[in-house]
Amino acid sequence: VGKKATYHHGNLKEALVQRAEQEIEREGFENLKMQALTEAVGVQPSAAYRHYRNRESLLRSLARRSFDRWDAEIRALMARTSPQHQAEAILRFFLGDALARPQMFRLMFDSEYGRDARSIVGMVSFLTLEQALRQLMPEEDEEGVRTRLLWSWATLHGTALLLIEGRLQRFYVGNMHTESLIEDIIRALLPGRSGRRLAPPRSPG
Amino acid sequence: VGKKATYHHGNLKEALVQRAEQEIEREGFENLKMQALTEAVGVQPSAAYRHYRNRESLLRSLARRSFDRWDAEIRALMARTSPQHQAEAILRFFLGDALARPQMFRLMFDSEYGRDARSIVGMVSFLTLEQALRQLMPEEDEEGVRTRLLWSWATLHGTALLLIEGRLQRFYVGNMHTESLIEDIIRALLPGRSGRRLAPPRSPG
DNA sequence: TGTACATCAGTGAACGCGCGTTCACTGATGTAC
DNA sequence: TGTACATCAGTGAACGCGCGTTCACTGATGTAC
Repeated sequence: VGKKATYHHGNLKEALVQRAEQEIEREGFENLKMQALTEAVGVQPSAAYRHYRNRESLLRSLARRSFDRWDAEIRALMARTSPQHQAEAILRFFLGDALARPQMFRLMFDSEYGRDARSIVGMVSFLTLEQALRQLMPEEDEEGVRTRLLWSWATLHGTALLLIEGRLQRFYVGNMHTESLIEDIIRALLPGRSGRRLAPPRSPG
Repeated sequence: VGKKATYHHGNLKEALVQRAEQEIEREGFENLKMQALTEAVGVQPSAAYRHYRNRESLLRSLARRSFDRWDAEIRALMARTSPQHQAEAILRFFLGDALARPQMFRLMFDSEYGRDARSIVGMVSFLTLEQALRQLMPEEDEEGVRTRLLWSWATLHGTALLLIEGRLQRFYVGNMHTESLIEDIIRALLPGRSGRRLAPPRSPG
């Protein structure tokens, strides 16, 4: 808390990143302001440009960081999940993470800034999900699996965005709530097993 | 073509709307510039403000217009479609229209400017789809139908956005193409009938 | 049928502000000897 | 172990530009009599 302990900030770069993540989660990446960010970190606006060429490169860097973490989490998840449950685990993780860090999700999956990292790191998880789906539909050919993958991805994408913006919640009836909806959607996306009923009995009895 | 036939433009308001729709479809609504728009229409920037309070109200108005047309088309579609095929017709229309006017779709369904019209006009089509789905799952209770509706909506939303941004196309393998993917997704969304196979034989033989 | 006058839809020019970014600078840190 | 000097990470101040928007104006249109 010692204001200005040193003239040099020490690790301004990391401080900027940390703070930016906070700001983004509060205001959305569109509203990240360089001047507000640097001020929040206790430094002149110009100081940021010692570490990032410009605002865009900061945002790209944040997206990449986030994708790296995301990738690591999925790897860890796969490592501790049996092959038959991997697809389900990824689907659940995807939506859970999107709701836990909604604005980061948007930066990663719904913005230009996320594009580069998405097409590299994101691709890996994409194919991981494909492997996992293939386990569940062993008789399907490549095209069938890939189609299922794209369908699943699109469904997750749409569900996450609509939930993040609160555009589904207003339509809940009865006992519906976000968690039950997510469960139902995941069940609908998983091949085989549970049949095609959309909403099987949720609890014993 | 007679440049400046009259001092008064005549129907500038309509001209602005028309041109704005073009611009938006070319550049996206984020990039609609008042100055570029008025210049394209052959008028001073200030002239636009005789008809719209500001840029935002112009965009809102465009979204509303678009929703009205959309609503009319769905009504017409329902009128000429038998109840058992209405759900399928809506799903197909939704994706077809999204791909035909992608930037308008984004304005309507993926922007703040569309919100008002969406929650009024959009709501109607939403419930129309619910009715249509209900036809296909007569044994399902209200909650089950509603869940299915939300799931379908989210899937359409995600599919449309990803296709618009070209983020699915790069993953096509074999004979996959956008139309076949759409068909497969629609089939997956429709309750009953075709079983849960994702990709049934597409043509006889 | 023509004239006076209100009203309305444009013009022309410029403002203004939000914000990213630049630039010359200075205080701190590290390294050669 | 201490001094000279290069380097680096910040400061302070201001620029600049893109664009929405305003404001005083003027030419055209319609209506009363």
